[in-house]
Amino acid sequence: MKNHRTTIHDIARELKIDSSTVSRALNNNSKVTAKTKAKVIAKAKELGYQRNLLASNLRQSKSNTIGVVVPRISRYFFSTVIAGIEESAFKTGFNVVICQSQESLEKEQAIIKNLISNRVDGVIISIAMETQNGEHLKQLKNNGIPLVFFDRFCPEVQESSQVLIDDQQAAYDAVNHLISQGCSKIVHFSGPQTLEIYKNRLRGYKLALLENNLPFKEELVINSPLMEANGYEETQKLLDAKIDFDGIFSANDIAAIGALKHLKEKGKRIPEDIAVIGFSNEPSSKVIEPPLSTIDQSAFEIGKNAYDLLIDNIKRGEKEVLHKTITLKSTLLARGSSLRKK
Amino acid sequence: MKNHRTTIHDIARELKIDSSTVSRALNNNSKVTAKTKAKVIAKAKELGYQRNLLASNLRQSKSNTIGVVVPRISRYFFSTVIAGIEESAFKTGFNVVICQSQESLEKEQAIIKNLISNRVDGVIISIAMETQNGEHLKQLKNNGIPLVFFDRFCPEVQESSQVLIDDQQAAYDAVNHLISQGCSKIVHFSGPQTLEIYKNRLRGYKLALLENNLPFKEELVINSPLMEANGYEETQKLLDAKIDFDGIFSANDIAAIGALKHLKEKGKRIPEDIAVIGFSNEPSSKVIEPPLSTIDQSAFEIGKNAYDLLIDNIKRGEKEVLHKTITLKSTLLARGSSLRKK
DNA sequence: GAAATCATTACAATCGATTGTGATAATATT
DNA sequence: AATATTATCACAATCGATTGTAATGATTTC
Repeated sequence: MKNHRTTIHDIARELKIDSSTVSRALNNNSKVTAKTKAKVIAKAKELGYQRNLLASNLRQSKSNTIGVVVPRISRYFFSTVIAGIEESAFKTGFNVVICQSQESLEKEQAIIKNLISNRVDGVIISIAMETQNGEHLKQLKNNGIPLVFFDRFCPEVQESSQVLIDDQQAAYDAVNHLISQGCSKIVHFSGPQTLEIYKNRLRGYKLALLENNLPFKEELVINSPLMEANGYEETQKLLDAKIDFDGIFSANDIAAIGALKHLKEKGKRIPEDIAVIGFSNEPSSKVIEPPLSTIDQSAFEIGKNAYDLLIDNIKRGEKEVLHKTITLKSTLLARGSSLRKK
Repeated sequence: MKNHRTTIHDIARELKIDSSTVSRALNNNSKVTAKTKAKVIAKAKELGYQRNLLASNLRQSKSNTIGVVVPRISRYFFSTVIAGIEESAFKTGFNVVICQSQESLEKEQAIIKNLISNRVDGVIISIAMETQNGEHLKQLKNNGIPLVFFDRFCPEVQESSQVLIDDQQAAYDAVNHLISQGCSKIVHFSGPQTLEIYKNRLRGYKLALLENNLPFKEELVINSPLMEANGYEETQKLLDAKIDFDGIFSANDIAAIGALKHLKEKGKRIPEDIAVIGFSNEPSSKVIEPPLSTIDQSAFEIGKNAYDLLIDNIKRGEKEVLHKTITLKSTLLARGSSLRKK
């Protein structure tokens, strides 16, 4: 009997009124007397009533919930974006379900399917490394569910909104910074070229070289999944191959930290022998010695903006969805790993 | 019209069969011919059908979903536990909704209420620092929703399951290790004494002192929310007050890192002047210089065990719920911040 | 060939909350 | 006082899927 959840019908029966009145009372509808409301609310508390959101959402065909999909929550950038989203959501009474794709397309597809089936009102996503086409994302549009990308977006999905930073510019700034510190042979650790962010960071890298009349060398660009082990091993390979370089621009901090560790083990002086700069401003970057220069993406702001964009489109209904791209500013944080001059 | 989601009734109408048959076909029920199933599945795909889980769950009064509540996902320990939970959940076809309380009781209450309203099948939780009583958690039991604690549990909630480590033992080991490295005046950074884990870590600290015939001094135990700033500032206060100490055992890594930073700034040699050990094995702990000694809690295993416990109780129904406490082993990682001897 | 058996499918109730409309009672208007 | 107007509440349909039972048709048995 423990399992019997009290419903509005239970309350109605005890109070000898109709369940519709109970429903209206609980929703503070003006068609119900204050006296009746009080009675209903008292009884509801007495019976430990908890609204069945499944039923409520089914009836209203909305869930008051948005889905957030990120590659992995253990990345500080992503968890900070989520914190930004949640702060706004909490204020406006929306619920947030957090999902991680683990960089896997298969999981991402399963997640999207599940979100649709659960009738979320909108989705905010940063796609997985494996994701190359957006078929599963188009499903969202087919179901009239607004979608907002942040950071890693999918250009194939037409008419979408996104919150980004200017990756090319940020990369350009990063590489320019290394050059200003005297680097001329700069390695670039990049990610899958299927993702726009990595393409753009590579473009920024090239542009900075070009503008400084430095040669672009194919062998200095290294693609990998950018895990710490990748940074470590690729650095090892570079050293083993006796490739001449004096700077590393890594498309994320994690790989940069891997590189740093290997360089230190090999007795390289940082930044004197090799200057290093990462991307994303992970907490570890402040902590490592020397502290890692990086790009701060104002993750919390990205979250808030993405949420606002999404809510705006949810409110609009599917009448006239607005498709905009918000570009937030990023900040170069020059720290010990690249600052050669006082 | 874009907003019209296809239902089993749409499929039924087009195929001129009943919706119940469609439902059974989609659920691969043996009462439906293979031929009919094929037709239904084809049509479902054609129309882009996605099962409405709200309706399905409402009817079956279960959601195939479990809720996970943690203080904050940006802590590596928690995101790793979640990864462990999700790995198992994915295999067994359960969905996981991740929620963060931000250490706030109010948020935690709102989350629990929402999970109940969404009729999750079970909940795994590590409670917020603010949480002192378990009224909101008892609501879960009242609704027949199984609950499993991990790490931070609530002793007030009787008859519950939990996955823990032996905090007292781990703390004892940590402090013993400091003593073995020659420390005799050891500071302890502790958290809110309302949480068992911090009480137990303090007990372990005391026990280690006692067994080594070292005096326990009240002023060397400092309670705080254990953020990085707390570690930094409390260390500053200790130094300013010229309190004599040669070791720090911090109840988490974050505060230990704050302490380490301040000590380094003040030119203290670590571990020679002051040896430091933290708790939880955050990624930053490996990266900081010197690397921070710490306790590894095998977070991933905790997640898997908590999930197994929960599923077991879900399967059981509310007949005869099993209440057990699983204690996993933790590992002392002695690193540069405390190792004085070769 | 009629009766019996079994496999398929249709019918209808159900999960719990919401909401348009109709009924009743209370108040206001003339 | 009789009618008009509200305020309050009850009735019943609905959201979409599931499921026990009844109905239909096909196949088998004697």
